[in-house]
Amino acid sequence: MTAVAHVAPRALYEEVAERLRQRIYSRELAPGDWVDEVRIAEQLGISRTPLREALKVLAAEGLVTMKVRRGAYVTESSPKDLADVYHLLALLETDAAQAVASRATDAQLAELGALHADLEAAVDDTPRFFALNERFHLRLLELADNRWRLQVVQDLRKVMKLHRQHSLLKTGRLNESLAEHRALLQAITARDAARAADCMRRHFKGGLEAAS
Amino acid sequence: MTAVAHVAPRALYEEVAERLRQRIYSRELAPGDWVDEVRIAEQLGISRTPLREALKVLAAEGLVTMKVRRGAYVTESSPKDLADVYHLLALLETDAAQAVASRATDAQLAELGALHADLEAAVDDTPRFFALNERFHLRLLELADNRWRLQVVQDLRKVMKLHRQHSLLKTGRLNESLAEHRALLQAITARDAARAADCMRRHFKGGLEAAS
DNA sequence: CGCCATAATTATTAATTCAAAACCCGTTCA
DNA sequence: TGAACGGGTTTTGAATTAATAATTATGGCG
Repeated sequence: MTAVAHVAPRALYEEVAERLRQRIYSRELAPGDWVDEVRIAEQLGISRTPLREALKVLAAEGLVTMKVRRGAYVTESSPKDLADVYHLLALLETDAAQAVASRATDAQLAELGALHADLEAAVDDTPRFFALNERFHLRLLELADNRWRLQVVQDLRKVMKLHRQHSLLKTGRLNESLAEHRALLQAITARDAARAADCMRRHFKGGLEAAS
Repeated sequence: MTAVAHVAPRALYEEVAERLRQRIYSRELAPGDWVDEVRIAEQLGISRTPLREALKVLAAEGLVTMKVRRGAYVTESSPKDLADVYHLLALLETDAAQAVASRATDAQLAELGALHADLEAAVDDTPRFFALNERFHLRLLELADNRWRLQVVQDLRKVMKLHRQHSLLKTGRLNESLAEHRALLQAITARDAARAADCMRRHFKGGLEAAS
């Protein structure tokens, strides 16, 4: 049995969009760079058509900027842009924390608790910590049960990733971040929406390093 | 003199995207409808290539949903979706009002005042009122000076327009809405950020009719 | 008579081809 | 010497064509 792995029947243009995002995050395509359609297309072994569709998607996400008759350029974001996006993330995730604190079921609270426990355990494994941290935030968003907010946050995070390849966290602030998470989880578990919101706000307040 | 009007050299796919949005808002393409690429393409007198690119953009905006190997469908939004989007709009515009109240220049305040005066004058001309109302909100967003928030709000508004062709306002609530605007403007002019936020929140609170 | 399998049709997806526009560079003229 | 004009090259943009997958219809068999 050949097991054709039809698990992820994503459209090709979405696949390509993801590949492009990775290249952008890894700085293989740096901000300001022009995207050579023919070169990338043959590197990926595809034609320009799905590539151009993918570029339009990335443009809508804000990762690239289309110039008329000039093609696509990787978006350059100023420190202000970065701060603006960060402000929105704080706003939206704070709102999400509030929602979860108000409406989460016991099972969902337990799940968040488990995720946080993993996070505590990974304090010495920085890459793993970053991954788990993102996972916690993502899950919180999902539990907040507003797919539009989730979508917006994910798009904004993509833009953030443009300029700092890792997470929103500054290394070294890792322990403080963990403490803030602990407080946040406590507030949510206590179903104290106002306090949860406050914790999240504080969490974000500390998170952004002095505008690069 | 032929005056070639090179004023707006938008890309074709963007032009097409806008035409499609209009068709969707006007219910010519209703939620749930399948988008027949060949039919639309020949109606617009273009090939399917730019049309498909436009559809990808609309998909990223949430106006249509791409199904693999099934093409594009106009997004169907549940009452919950509508409420969720509205919630986000309230959150973001409240934040914007706060920002403007804190940071606007005198000239900008004057401009908002003028816009509001127009609104007061248009109380008997409902379509004009709607247009001016949208204009006021948009200008406020612009003055809040965060292009990412502006972008997000505009995208979310597009989704709202999917289900209620007009504005966010319910007819009949027009006078209350005007009063709320007046209070909001006062708070902003007084540079009272907290009160401005409060006004905006209240303004939105009244705005959403019982989930259709 | 109904159900399953297979074939044909239809529509999406992707590659190729064609056209047009912008840029680069060299040359010429003021 | 500098700027402007022009040809050639490069690259985007759009149309067409080819292939891929899914759905529906049809025919045969149980």
